[in-house]
Amino acid sequence: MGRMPRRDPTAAIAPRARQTPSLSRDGIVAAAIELADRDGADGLSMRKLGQALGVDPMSLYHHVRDKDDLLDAVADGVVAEIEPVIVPGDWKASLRRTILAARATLRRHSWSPGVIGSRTGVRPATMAYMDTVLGILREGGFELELTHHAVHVMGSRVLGFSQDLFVDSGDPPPDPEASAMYARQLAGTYPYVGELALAATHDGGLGPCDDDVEFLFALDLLLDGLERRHDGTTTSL
Amino acid sequence: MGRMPRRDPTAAIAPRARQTPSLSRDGIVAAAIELADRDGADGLSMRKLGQALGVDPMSLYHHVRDKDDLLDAVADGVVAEIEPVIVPGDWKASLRRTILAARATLRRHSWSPGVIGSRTGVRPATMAYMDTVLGILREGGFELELTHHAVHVMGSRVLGFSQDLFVDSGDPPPDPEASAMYARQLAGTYPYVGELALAATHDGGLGPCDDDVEFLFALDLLLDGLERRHDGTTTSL
DNA sequence: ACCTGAACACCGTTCAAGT
DNA sequence: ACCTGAACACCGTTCAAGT
Repeated sequence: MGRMPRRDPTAAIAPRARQTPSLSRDGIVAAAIELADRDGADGLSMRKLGQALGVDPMSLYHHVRDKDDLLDAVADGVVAEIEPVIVPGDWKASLRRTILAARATLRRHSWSPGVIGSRTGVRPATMAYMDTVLGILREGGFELELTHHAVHVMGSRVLGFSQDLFVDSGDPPPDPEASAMYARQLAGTYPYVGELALAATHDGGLGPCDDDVEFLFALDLLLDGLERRHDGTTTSL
Repeated sequence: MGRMPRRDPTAAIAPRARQTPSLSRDGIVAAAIELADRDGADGLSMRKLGQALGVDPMSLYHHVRDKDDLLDAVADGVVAEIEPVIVPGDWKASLRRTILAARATLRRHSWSPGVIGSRTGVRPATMAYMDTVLGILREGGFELELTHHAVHVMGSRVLGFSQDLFVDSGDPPPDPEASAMYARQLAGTYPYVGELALAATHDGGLGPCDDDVEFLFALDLLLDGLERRHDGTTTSL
């Protein structure tokens, strides 16, 4: 019930340290991940998180806008743990090993696919991860359009759940000028994400991402793959 | 606020009809789907559902064990709307059109992939749907093992979210004798589901479903598919 | 048999107040 | 600047009581 002060509270301390900054955004996110690891996604409430940190639940709101913001940060925190593997000159091995690394991380936090899948806001670590995946394909010689298809095909396998970067939010269709500017800004930090975003908004490029087209592309790729495996078994037997 | 009685309550009625059975399980499920269509998955609460039906929230508990049970039924209700398409003698067209039908249904209830994905209990309509999908493959000449791989490959595309039928529940590993009996019983109503379940439990068959094996099978099928598309673009240009 | 209402143990979050 | 506590508007569900 009572909080354990880290130092004797009666001791004279320099004013800067008078109050240890017991709370920080990163600390909160880390504690949230730990709590979810222990109690699952349902056990992660603002109230229990405050309790775990020995702090009034309301104090959290000074470092986090609301629970949605916290969950965005938590999802990004898990993605940040993924360690992509680049095998130079081999896009297939790179993508394979990177996706297996992602799977291993999400497995360590078995509740995470659900919360990652429910997020709409894409934060820095997730952006960086997507940039890495896109980079593997582009550097492997994939054209921009096929690269785009590829991330849709991989869908849930890239991040435990399909995460559409540039569509989906119920927002009104953004002004093309504004999104082009956003894309150019993105390109500064995430070159491959920016490139794709620019192509999707720019009229000279791919055009806006079409859900139906992506679904059919992925579906037919799967059906072709199954057919090939099927023919393999029937001819060899 | 007040409820509209369907008949003048003072009129003398035969005792059977004295109280119109205003509540039924099917009616509750239908109302829940309607409510979710209007307010989304978050708007579907026992309290609001009771209100929508003009009934005390607690009355629902006479037809539904708890909210989990309701959501299981709701998920099954959505799946029941899917109309599979069978093109005789063409497994590929059948599977393609059936999956597109599933997608169309889930799109009509945009909140449904989330709740279907979160369910663990598989109800009749979902069983029947899985049986149809498995039947398409088996009748198309797929071996049992490849059929099993296939549904994992299709994963989220079959039902908006990957739904592992025979694994995943955190239950202790079931006694093989018991699960074999369960599988044989399943086979009575769902022949293809039963066949697969039997093979997965029986020692002469496939052995228990291995998540890692399935993940790798699907991943490599995707990578091969992408490689093929990739080679297609690089040689043709 | 079916429905009800009060009550309990939880949520996220606003707002005014403390240091 | 940061933390707090009371309060509000919600949840799902148990339990004893009504018809």
